[in-house]
Parts: sequence; structure tokens; C-alpha cells
Amino acid sequence: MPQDAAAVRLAVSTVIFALRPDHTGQPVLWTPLVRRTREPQRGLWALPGGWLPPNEELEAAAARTLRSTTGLTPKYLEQLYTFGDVDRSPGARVVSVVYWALVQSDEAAQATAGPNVRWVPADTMPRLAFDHNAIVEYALWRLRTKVEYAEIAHAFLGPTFTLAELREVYEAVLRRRLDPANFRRTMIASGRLAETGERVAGAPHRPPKLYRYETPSEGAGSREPFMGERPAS
Amino acid sequence: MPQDAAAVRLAVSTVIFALRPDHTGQPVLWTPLVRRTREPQRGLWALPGGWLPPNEELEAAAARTLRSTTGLTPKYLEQLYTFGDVDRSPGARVVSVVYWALVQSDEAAQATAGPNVRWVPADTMPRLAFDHNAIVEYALWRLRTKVEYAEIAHAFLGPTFTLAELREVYEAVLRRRLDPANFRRTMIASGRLAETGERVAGAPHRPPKLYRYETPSEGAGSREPFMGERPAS
DNA sequence: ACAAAAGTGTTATCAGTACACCCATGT
DNA sequence: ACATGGGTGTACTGATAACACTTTTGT
Repeated sequence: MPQDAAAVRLAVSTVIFALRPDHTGQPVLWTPLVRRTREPQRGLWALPGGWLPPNEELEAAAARTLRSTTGLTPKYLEQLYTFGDVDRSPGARVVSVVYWALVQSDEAAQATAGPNVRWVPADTMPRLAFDHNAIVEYALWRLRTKVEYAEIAHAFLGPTFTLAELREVYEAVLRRRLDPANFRRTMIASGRLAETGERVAGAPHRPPKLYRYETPSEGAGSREPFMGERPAS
Repeated sequence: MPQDAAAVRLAVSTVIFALRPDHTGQPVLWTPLVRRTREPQRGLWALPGGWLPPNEELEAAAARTLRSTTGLTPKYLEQLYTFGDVDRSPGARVVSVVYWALVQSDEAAQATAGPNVRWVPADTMPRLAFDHNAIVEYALWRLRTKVEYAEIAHAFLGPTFTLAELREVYEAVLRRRLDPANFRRTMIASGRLAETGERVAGAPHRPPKLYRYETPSEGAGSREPFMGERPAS
């Protein structure tokens, strides 16, 4: 069977999310794409990625392509799914291990761009190469469901943030307004936000406290063997 | 880069779960293993699997190896995770796309066995080849968390079943007792159980109704793009 | 009649939601 | 002083859990 295996090629791709203002100024999800410069599907936009080097870890390959296309380092990186339909790439059998990543918004604002790299709003993707439209849709679904039960929203922010900023992230990802009072209590109750002791002055209203995300204590708690799917409903 | 890819080999493996009585008669999770008949790790027990043929779908390859080792057809089959650590297989770079499957318990009772196939309790695995112990642990974690929010328990049962039988499945998977009264209401409230109109007679107590699992209606509901992780806490 | 499991009713608790209201700041 | 978000209080609702109780069968 080893000779069979040689005819299957393995790629690693990444769906990268960052928050950026849309034309009205509201923050929404954006994702960077790269233009294909060779066949097949030359000229179409596609997810960043490439063949897996034999001596590079899967996650490292995802982080590397992320860095080479955007110049950024992910604050969150997790395997999404492996796509391997026989006919997904014309001519060859290509299996793609796809990762999804969250990058800090203010870093993303000055991310590398160029003729072959383009950021687009995640909810209005152009036609992409291969099955990449379906992959982005799945990544979006995963981000939106996971934000509701896992503490990942802070990955879009810097090391310290106000509860209003954190709430804006949730609102942008979930595309719905959240009650500030209840949001505050829920977040505090999670026990994973620590006050920095500082406040943000300068605005014509009560200055908000700054928080820092507290890494959950190692010893206790329900562990997630890898990156962790989680249940609901 | 294409020449790089040729040095990476792609395998598909499956973690198979069925319920079988343990030495006390209580149903617990079992999983079939195959003995490695060639190097590396020759002689050790491992997950069923093999190289991915270039023209076979990933899921079909998982179903095929499941069938060839156990003679069974899965009632539930889902991609688990892709394992690709550089050093996970001595000598070569092997990336394994791993699936997990649930098979009907009474079928599993008369499943194929032989000198190179062995069923073992999922919670007391022997030392396995490669990183397969970690893979089984992850699959167990996924099964146990997913049973709590998704309707998959019926995959261990036949086409019709009583609520007590369904509850036994939950209790075996979750390893804890459930309140029969509340369990009944929760299941009925899910709207996915349909009465068959029949009952099971012959026991010295009130005869229980038989139910059938009702496939959720296609049109409505929150869809799961692929197989669907789900959240909690 | 009795044991045993099927099935129903009732109440407590808790998380999530809606919304009224007070607090602290810059202009 | 006043507008604006930051932050607190409180009441309603729905899902879950605990457990008492009634029903229906075979022996």
C-alpha cells in the first residue's frame, strides 16, 4: 500500500479572522486571501496555505503560512477539519488539513497586503478556488458557535481591554447586540478576567476598568485533550 | 513544493465503539484493535486503518477498514481529528486522519474476531502502537461530551428501543446514573423520539413503550456544516 | 398480594434575560 | 447641568434536578 499513499498529496491551509471596521465603521470579521499564481484555478482567490514539508508540524505549517502572507502571529490557532474529497482539486488527489486562526485586530490593521494578498469581509466572500468557500463557511460557523461557550474572544484584543471592547468583539462575531449589564456579570462570573487596577480616562463618561485575560489554572478543571470541541443544545 | 508532499504519507484510522457487558454484566464501551503484522511497532495492538487509496473518499476509507476488521457497518461515523506530529511514526512522516464510529451493540456481539483482531474495554486500553493511546482517549472524550448535547446514543441500539434501554446507553457512556423520570421527559421534549405504538411484554412489571429515533426534519433547525462540534461551559 | 419497573406530578434551584436605576466623568 | 456610557439591583422565565407518588404487569 505505501505506493498508493505517494499519489495523495497533503496540504495545510488556514482561515484567518480579524476584526476590522466595515464601511459604516462597525467592526466585522475579515479574512485574508491569496491569489493563485499557478494552475489549477490560476487567478482565483484562495486560502493561504501550501504543501506540508516532511519535517514541519501541522500547526507550525499553519502558523508559518499565516505569517508569510500577513506578517502576523496568531493569538489563537486550532485545527478545523481535514478536507479530502476525491474531486476537490482537478487533476490530483489533494487532502488539506485546515486550521483557523484569530489575530489581534490592531495588528491586523497594518497587516501586509499586496497585489496577491487581499482582505475581504468574511460574510461576503468572492468565489474562491476549490472548495474554499465551503471551508470558510464552516470556519465561520465554528468561530460563532465556539465564541458562545469558550473564552476565545480576547484573542482579537490586546493584553488589556475594557468590558465594552470585549463586548464589541462578541457583538461583531455573533452579529447581535448584547445587554451590557448581563454581559458584564457573565464575564466576571467566568472567573477568567482579572482587573488590572487601571482605568481608561479621557471620555466624557465614567472611566471603565481595564481587564486582563487570566489563563485558566493548570491543575483543575475539565481539560480538553486537543483543542476541544464542546457541546450545547 | 510538490516533491516535498510526496515524502508525507497519509493514513486513515478509526476508533470504533460498541457497548458490551463487562465481567459484572454492566454494559461498558469496547473497541476493536488489530495486531500490527509488520514493522514498525510489529506485534503491538493498534487502531484499524490503512493508507488512503488515491480514489477513495476519506469517510469511505474509514468505513471500509471498519468493515474489514469487524464485519460491521457503522451507524454513526464522524471525523475526529488529524494527527500529524513529525515523530509519531518512527522512520517516516505519517499523517493520520482519524474517524470515530458507533456500531450497534447486538451486532457487535457477534463481530468478527481472530488472532489479529481483539476487542478491549475502552477505559482500560493496553499499550498501543504509535500515539494511538492518546487518540483513543481523545475519541472517548469526544464521545462523552457529544452524547450530552447531540442525539447519537441511539446509534448503539437497534431501530426500536425502550427509554430504559436508551438510558442504559447514556449511563454506560457517561458512567453515571440518571434519573429515569427526568431522562424520560428530556428525551420526549427533544421531539426526536416517535412512539411505535408497540410495547415489550413478558417482564414482571408494566410493559414499556417502544420508540423509534426520528430523523430531524430537513428544512428547519440549526444545521451543522460537516459533522458538528458543539459547545458547553 | 407483592415486587419491580413504567410513567406522572410537584417543587426547588439556577442560569439566562429584560430592564429600571444610580455613578462618574468631560464638556 | 447634562449627556454618555460604566456599573448595580431586581424580577421574570425556562431548563434541570430531586424525589414522592401512581400505574401496570408477571408471578
